[in-house]
This record gives sequence, C-alpha cells and structure tokens, in this order.
Amino acid sequence: MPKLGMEPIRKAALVQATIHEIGRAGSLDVTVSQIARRAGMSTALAHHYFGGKEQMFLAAMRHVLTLYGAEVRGALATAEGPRGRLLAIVRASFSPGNFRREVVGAWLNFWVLARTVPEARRLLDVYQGRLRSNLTHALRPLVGTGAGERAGALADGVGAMIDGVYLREALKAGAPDGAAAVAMVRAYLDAELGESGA
Amino acid sequence: MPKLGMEPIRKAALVQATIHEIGRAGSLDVTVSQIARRAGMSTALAHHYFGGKEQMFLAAMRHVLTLYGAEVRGALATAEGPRGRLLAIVRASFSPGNFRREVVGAWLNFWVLARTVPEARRLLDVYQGRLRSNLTHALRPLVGTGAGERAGALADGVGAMIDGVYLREALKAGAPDGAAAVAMVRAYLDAELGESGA
Amino acid sequence: MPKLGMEPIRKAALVQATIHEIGRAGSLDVTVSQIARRAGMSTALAHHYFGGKEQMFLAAMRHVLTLYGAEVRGALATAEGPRGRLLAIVRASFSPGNFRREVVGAWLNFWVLARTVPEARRLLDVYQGRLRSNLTHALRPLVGTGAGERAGALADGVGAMIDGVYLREALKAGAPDGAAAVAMVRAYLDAELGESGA
Amino acid sequence: MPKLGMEPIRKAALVQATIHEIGRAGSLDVTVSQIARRAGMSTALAHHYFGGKEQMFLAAMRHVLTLYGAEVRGALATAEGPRGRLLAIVRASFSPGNFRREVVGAWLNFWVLARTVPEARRLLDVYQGRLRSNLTHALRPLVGTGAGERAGALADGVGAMIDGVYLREALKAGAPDGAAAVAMVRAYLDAELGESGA
DNA sequence: AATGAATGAGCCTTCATTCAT
DNA sequence: AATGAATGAAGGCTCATTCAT
Repeated sequence: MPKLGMEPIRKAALVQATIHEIGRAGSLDVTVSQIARRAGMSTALAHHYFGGKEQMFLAAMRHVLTLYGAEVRGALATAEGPRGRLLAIVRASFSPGNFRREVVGAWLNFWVLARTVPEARRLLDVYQGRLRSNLTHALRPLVGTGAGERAGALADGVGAMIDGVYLREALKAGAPDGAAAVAMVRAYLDAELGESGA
Repeated sequence: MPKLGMEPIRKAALVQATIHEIGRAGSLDVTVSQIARRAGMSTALAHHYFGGKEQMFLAAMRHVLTLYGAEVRGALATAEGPRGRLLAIVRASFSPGNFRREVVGAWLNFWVLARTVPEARRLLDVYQGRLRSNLTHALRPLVGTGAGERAGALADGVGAMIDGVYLREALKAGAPDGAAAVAMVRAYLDAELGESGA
Repeated sequence: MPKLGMEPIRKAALVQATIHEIGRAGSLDVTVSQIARRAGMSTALAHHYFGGKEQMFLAAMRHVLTLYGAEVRGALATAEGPRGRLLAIVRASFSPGNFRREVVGAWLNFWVLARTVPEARRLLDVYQGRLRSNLTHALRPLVGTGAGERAGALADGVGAMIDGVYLREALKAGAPDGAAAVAMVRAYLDAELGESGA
Repeated sequence: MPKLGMEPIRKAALVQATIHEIGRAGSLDVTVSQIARRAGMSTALAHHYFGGKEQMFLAAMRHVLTLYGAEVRGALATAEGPRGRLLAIVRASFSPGNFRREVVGAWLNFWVLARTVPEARRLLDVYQGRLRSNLTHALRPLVGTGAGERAGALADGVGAMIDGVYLREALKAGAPDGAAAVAMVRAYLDAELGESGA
C-alpha cells in the first residue's frame, strides 16, 4: 500500500503557493514552475493534481473567497443588534487577513480573471450575492419598514463602498490601514442611517 | 522624400490599438503582434517607437487618464454652483466613454499594473490626487466651514465610492449603466450633505 | 491468500488493451496510461509485468501474429486439394478478424515498428517466412514440376499481393471488404495458374 | 528593405529536413527540434513558416508525392506503346529515388498518418487515383475492348501489387532491389495479359 | 521610415518510469 | 500483488526583441 492521502495536502500546498506567488508578482503572470517550486514539488505533480494552471488559479480564488466567507460568518455569529451585524460585516471585509499582500494581489487579479474566465465570474457573483444578502438582512431593521427596496439599494451602496475603499487601500503606497477603511464605510452608514441608529 | 512627422501618427495608432486589444482580451495578456497588427504596422516598428511592450501599456494608460481628465475639466467649465460641480465630476467619471468595453478593460488592468510598475502607480497617484483636489474644492462650500478637514474626508469617501461603483459596473454581467452609477453616488452625497444642499 | 497466477491474466489483459488502443489511436501514439486504464490496472503494474512500453507493443504484435498463424493452420487443416489449400491461406489472411479496426491499426504500425525495433523485424520475418513456406507447399503441385523455383517465385508474388491488397483495404475510406480482397488475389492466381488449375 | 524571399528557401529546407529525419528515425517520432536543427534554423522559425509540426509532415508528404508524380509523368512522356507505358509506370514506382532510405521511411509513415490526419488521407487518395487512372489508360488497349471494366479491375490489381511489393522491399533486411520489384510486377502483368502482349 | 527575418528564452503540458509502502 | 506518489526529461509552441537591409 503506497503513501496515501497526499492529495489534499498537496492541493492545499499548491493553493497557498499560488496565492503567495500571485501576491509576489502582483499579477497573474506567474508560472506553474514558480508555484510548484514554492509548494515543494515538481510541475508534473502540480499538473497531476490540478490538471492545469487555470484550475490552480480558480482553486486559489475559491480558497480566498471561502476564508472571507468564514470570517464574515464568524463575525456575524457574535455580533449584537442590527448595527452590530452591519459593522461586523464591514470589519471582516477589512480584516488584517484580507490585507495581507498576497491576498490583496489575489483579489485584484481575480477581478481581472473574472472578465475572461466564466468560472471566475461565477465565484465572484456568488461572493457578491452573499455579501448583498448579508447586508440587506442587517439593514432591513434599520431602515423604515415602509420603504421595501431601501435596504437592498443601501446594501448595494455599502457593497460598492467596501470594494472601492478596499481597492484604494490596496493600491495606496504604504501599508493598508484596516481601521481607516472601516471608519470610512462607517461614516457612510452614519450619514445614511443617522448616527444614532443603534 | 521621407515621410515627415510619422512618429506621432504611429504612436497614436499604437496607443489606440493597445487599448483596443486590452479591452478585447480583458487582460494584459496581449501580444505586441496583436497590437502592431491592429495598428497596421510591423512589430519591429512598434518597438522602434515605443522601445518595449510595457511602455506601450503606459502610454495607453496615460492616454486614458488624459481623456478622463479632459472630460472632467470640460464638465467643470460649464457646471454651476458647488453641487453642480460635484455632479459634473461624478457624471464625467461614469460617462459612456469610460464604460466602453476597451476602456473598462484598460482601467481594470491598470490597477493591476500599478502594483508592479512604478510608473503606472505614479500615473494612478496623479489621477487620484487630481480627483481628490477637484472634489475637495467643490465640497468645501457645502460643508460647514468650521470643520476644516471635513471636505477632504468626504472627498475621499466620494472617490472611493466612485471607484467601487465603477468596479461593480465593470464586472457585472450586462452592459454597464452609467445613470445608475451616478444615482448611487448621488444618493451618498445627498445623505452626507442633506438633500437640499444646493 | 495471495492471488496466484495473476501474471498471465494481467498480461493478456494488457495485450488486448494495447491492441485496442493502437487501433483506436490509429498509430503508436498511445500512452501507457491509456493501455493500463483500459486493462483495469495501474501503470505501475503494467510496467511491472512488461518492463516497458516497447515490450507491450511487441507482445501485442506477437499476439496478432499468433492469432493469424492459428487461423491459417486451422484453415489448412480442413482444406482439400492444392487449390483449396491456397485459397484457405488467402481467405485466412482476409478474415474478418484481420480487418477489425484495431487489428488493422496494429498491422500498419508493426510495419513501422519493424523499421526501428529489431525484435519487431524478427517477428515480421518469421511471419513472412511461414506464409511463404505455406504458399510454396500449396503451389508446388500446381506448377509444372520442372520449374524448380517457379513455386517459390509465385509464392513471393502472392505474398506481396496479399500485403498490397490488405494495405489498400486498410487505408480505403469505407469498411474493408474481405471478399473483394480474396477475389483480387484469386484473379491473380487464376491468371498465373490457369483458371482450371484445380 | 530586409532580406527578402527567404520563405520558399526555408520551407524547402524544412521539407527536406523533415523527410530526412523521418527516414532516419524510421517513424514519425521526430521532434521539431531535430528537423529545425538539420534545416539550420531555430524551431521558432520553423513554426513561423509552417505553423506546426503536422503541417511540416504534410508538406513533406506532398513533396514526396509530387516528386513521384513528376517521375511517372516523365517516364510516360518517352514511353512507347501501351505495354511501354505500363512498364514506365512500374519502373517509376520502383525508381532508386523511391527506395532511398528516407523516402521509404516517409511512405511507410504516411500510410500511418493517413489513418489519423484527414489531409494526409486526401493526399494519399489523390495519389492512388492518379496511379489508377494512369494504369487504366495504359491497360485499356491491351485488354479485350469488350470487357469494359476489365482495365479498371486490372489497374487495381497492379496498384495493389505495386504497393505490396514496395512494402516488402521496404521492410526486408538488405538494400531494396528495384529491378527485382519491377520483375515481380512484370510477371504479374505477363500472366494477366499474356506474355506476348506488346 | 519600415520590415521581413531570425532567435533565445521560457512556458505549459505530457509521459514513461521508479519507488515506497 | 498492487498502486498512489512523484519526477526528470522533453516536446511543441509562443513571444518580445534584435538586426540587416
């Protein structure tokens, strides 16, 4: 009986390596060689487990998205009150983990990837859908019950704001500042909901 | 007789071709061959005029940024009142020209490029600085004069919002909707400034 | 208890799989993976039993040749008269089994293999020698006894004719037509021996 | 103005090199590297001119077929009488040029190629069609005019015989013997037509 | 000014083969 | 007996870039 159960280990290593290398290069111009070397295996094995470069990218993207999703879910679990839930989502979006150089690189490039690779777009759609749903749920109790669509529209605004702030933090010269990012979205929320909207 | 003044013509053709091809590919995975072919010349000539692929990208980026700057300036020239100036900037940011498929592709990829190529980052910084300055000028009369920094902070918020909304319009499935984008930022402004803030 | 006598079973499966895959590919561009998968085992086991790809090819060739030899022998056993024996050989050469897509592929490629791999050439020589011997025996009573070498020369002619007709049937567009092939060689024999040469 | 008109020269060199290397390897297991090296250029240039390996093979095949066709045509031009024309075709088929090691290798492998690559099959069909047409024309005056189809059937027989004899000469151990090959087909013709059929 | 010619470097991918278990 | 794991070695192909004309 041969060495068994390597597949998940190898795959995980490759996913990590892919994210890392994308972050290092700052773009998708990353070779399978680089990824495999960092993951400590031959390119042949990398192909064996993933079948191709694109699928490594997709797996990496899925991983980043999953982590983010888990972070949001975790934050929501302990959050109290509608406003608390709202802030929890925002904070999770700007957590240190999401600002790690590699992860930033990954996000930036996934946006590009989504324009070309259908599966990448699908993943992004899922992520945006979930974010919107979470935000809408949290917002509904805070906006007048009469305005049925208000929560959804606001959720879109917050979502866009999150992306825009993230993008700017990601592109600015120095180290990203998660707290400032949160503050900026918070100010937006305060303006929209009224500052006392606890 | 040798043709005189070919250089600017050729360069312009190459810049257009570069933008077009980036838009077509949806990424920077564009070959010099493709660009040169679309520009109607040999790759050798393309290199002769630009010295390399990266500099073609940068020239294309410079061009897009210049066009955008001109659009903003033009809109500001005829805008009336602080609020009018504010809206002019927002509208210019979401003008049809900025949502042409190629231009969207260009922007997306310039963001990626900026993480790797210093000159690209510089260009992006200049653009963001100008936008911030324009927004701050327009906002100052609208926010209480007492709050010295309020205008600047708000300008950052609007800037982020513009980027975020643009990103989402760029990535969504159907055709981008400039009017909806404007409306979204406008709602943000209304909330921050009060809807009557003419 | 360890399974006993797996070796011949595994080897037979691999030989079948090899022939099948060669036929499917239409060439020797067949991977050990494909063969092993079709044979229902790992590539490692395939190597274990045969030591290498080339030896799988040779075993497959040997198998095809053996089958053909058995077919000829069987046909000769029940054939009556010299002319009957002759026709038996021809018919066996163009039997449906020999025109199965995989077998045709095998033959075609063995010819190529024979130019490179000595053992393949040896096998082909043995086959041709046996065919010639069979044909000569059958022809001797039919040609004037005086012409000592006539039978041998004629056997060569018939042999070449068989190969040529087989090649053409193998390469032609539609399904091979064994009966037509037999008829063609028969016409040749009739011309050489006189049509009444029973 | 650059060095001009290299294309036909390079292509010719590549075709020669392809044939040579196929002959040397005895199979289609030939790398573009080998071909390009023998042709004295980089693999990149080889790809530039032919677009891919398969097209090099096809060009080589086309070349061999063209040469053979020219040989037949030349021989027919000076042949006298129906029988003379017949023999001219046979002799051309077994000319020294067709038995050069590389050419033999090429033929053998084209047969294999024809089973996989449609264009290769097409080329082979054209060749066989032309051969059949030439043979039929030459045979018609020699067979009784009454038997309309006799010439065609005989042409098929002669064609198969030519292929079969060629195959055997190609595969046999020593140097191919063109004269013997001609003699063998001639004997077939004599038997079919009567030896006096001048 | 312009380009056909040419290439070195490199990338993704495949595959026969080996090894530890 | 059997196989998952692993890789070295290549192979086909692409591309940015250079050069001679």
